[in-house]
Amino acid sequence: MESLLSRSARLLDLIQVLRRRRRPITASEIAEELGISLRTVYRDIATLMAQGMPIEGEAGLGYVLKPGFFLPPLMLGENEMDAIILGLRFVSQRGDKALAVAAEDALAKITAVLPPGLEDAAATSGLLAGPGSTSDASRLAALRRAIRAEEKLRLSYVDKLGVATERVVWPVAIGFFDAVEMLAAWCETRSDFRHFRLDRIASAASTGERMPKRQRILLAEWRLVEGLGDLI
Amino acid sequence: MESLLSRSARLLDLIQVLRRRRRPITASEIAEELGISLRTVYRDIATLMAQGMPIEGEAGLGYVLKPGFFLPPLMLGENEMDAIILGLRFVSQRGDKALAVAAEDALAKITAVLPPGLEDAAATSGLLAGPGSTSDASRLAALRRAIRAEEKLRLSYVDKLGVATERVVWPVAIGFFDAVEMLAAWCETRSDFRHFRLDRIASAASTGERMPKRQRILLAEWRLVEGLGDLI
DNA sequence: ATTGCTGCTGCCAGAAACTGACAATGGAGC
DNA sequence: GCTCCATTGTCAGTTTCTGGCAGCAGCAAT
Repeated sequence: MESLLSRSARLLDLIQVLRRRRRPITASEIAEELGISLRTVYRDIATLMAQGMPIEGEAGLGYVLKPGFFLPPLMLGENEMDAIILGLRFVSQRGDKALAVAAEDALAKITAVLPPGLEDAAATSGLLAGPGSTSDASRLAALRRAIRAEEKLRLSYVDKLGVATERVVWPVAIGFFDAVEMLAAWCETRSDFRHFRLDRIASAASTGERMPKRQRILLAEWRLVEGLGDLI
Repeated sequence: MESLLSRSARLLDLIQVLRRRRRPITASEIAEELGISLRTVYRDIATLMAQGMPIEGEAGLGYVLKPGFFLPPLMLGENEMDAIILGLRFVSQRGDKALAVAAEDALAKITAVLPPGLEDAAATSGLLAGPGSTSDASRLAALRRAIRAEEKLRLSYVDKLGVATERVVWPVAIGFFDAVEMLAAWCETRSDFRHFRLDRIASAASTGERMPKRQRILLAEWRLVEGLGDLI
């Protein structure tokens, strides 16, 4: 979709303006950025709120969009829809509870907006995902939390020879393989990236310290070191 | 999003009208169904085409929307977005070429519409999918085609004892497990549902006949027999 | 209590967009 | 050449939207 109606298009622009800012933005700042009047900004915000957009406003602070991702209208092919449905089924069979529930919620949201007269893509799709490996779901959830919070972790790890070590790592990514999940992290002890099988992590606790580098920077560096593309 | 602007809302309604029909619909039929004038229908169709909606019209036939799925605007949570990205990464590492490419395309489409000022969710997401089991991709593609076309298949199958059989089946679903993929199908020989590991299918060819029941009906029956929910 | 400021809403005039009616155009079929 | 149908251009009237401005409410300072 290249463009929308002028007011609809402006409403999408307003959403992007809100999304780009981390801090609240006042109505007059919005008016200046979009080149419209203050009155129109108040109207537009009211319209978006009425449509369910999670905008919060507070006098003296400004407006902010609650965290989340807004997807504008998309056209997807049949195979693309199959891939999304199968992928969400994979995730609902793997991952920790929060991620599995999120996969089910996302699938429900997507199928809810498909036209009622059309055959339900999810009901029809014959691509199913079997259960995944049984890793420690609470361990997985804790690691995801540390990655998102960009906090260092103190790990007790037992390698394949049975040798136990303890070390502080900067968690970067979790890879889901068929039989195991792997944590990719920068290891302070080795001053290098290392991989840790989740089933060999005896314990993992946040040190309470922030990583000195952004997770996305470390992830990009790790990808470079591993020679991986962007999609894996 | 509960409602949209009146013209925008009508444009979405028009899309749904087109989506519900398998056969082309004329402009006057659209006008009658939406309760608007013929002139307005021509204007609306021109507007949707200008926005990139794949509508085809032919005098004497009517209008039709090319196959595909239109997703209206969606708000997704952070975990939901993680689940979609991870799921598509799973699929891009599994499935046949067409499905893997579709997963990559879907991921590209989704990340393309995220706001540029916001950190790219795909670049940031530390949830990665390792490679899947190496099944016969062309076999998988052929089975998917048969399921979609709702055609009977003549299988040569070798069971775990090494006994080879040949039978005609009605393919219903493909399950992706960690180490194997399974075809779930109605077996004419056994008059029951049976499961076939893809790596033991020696050959699979369409018989050219349609299955006597819709795939979605068989899928629902199979789910009932297997005691499965809707999301697996 | 009063005043000033800010955020926000209601109201209104004018502008812009939209709708439907109708005439006109072009193509196909006879 | 005529008829029919699909589609488009034009225009009057309607609807929606915009921006200006007055007014209200809340808060802080005096």
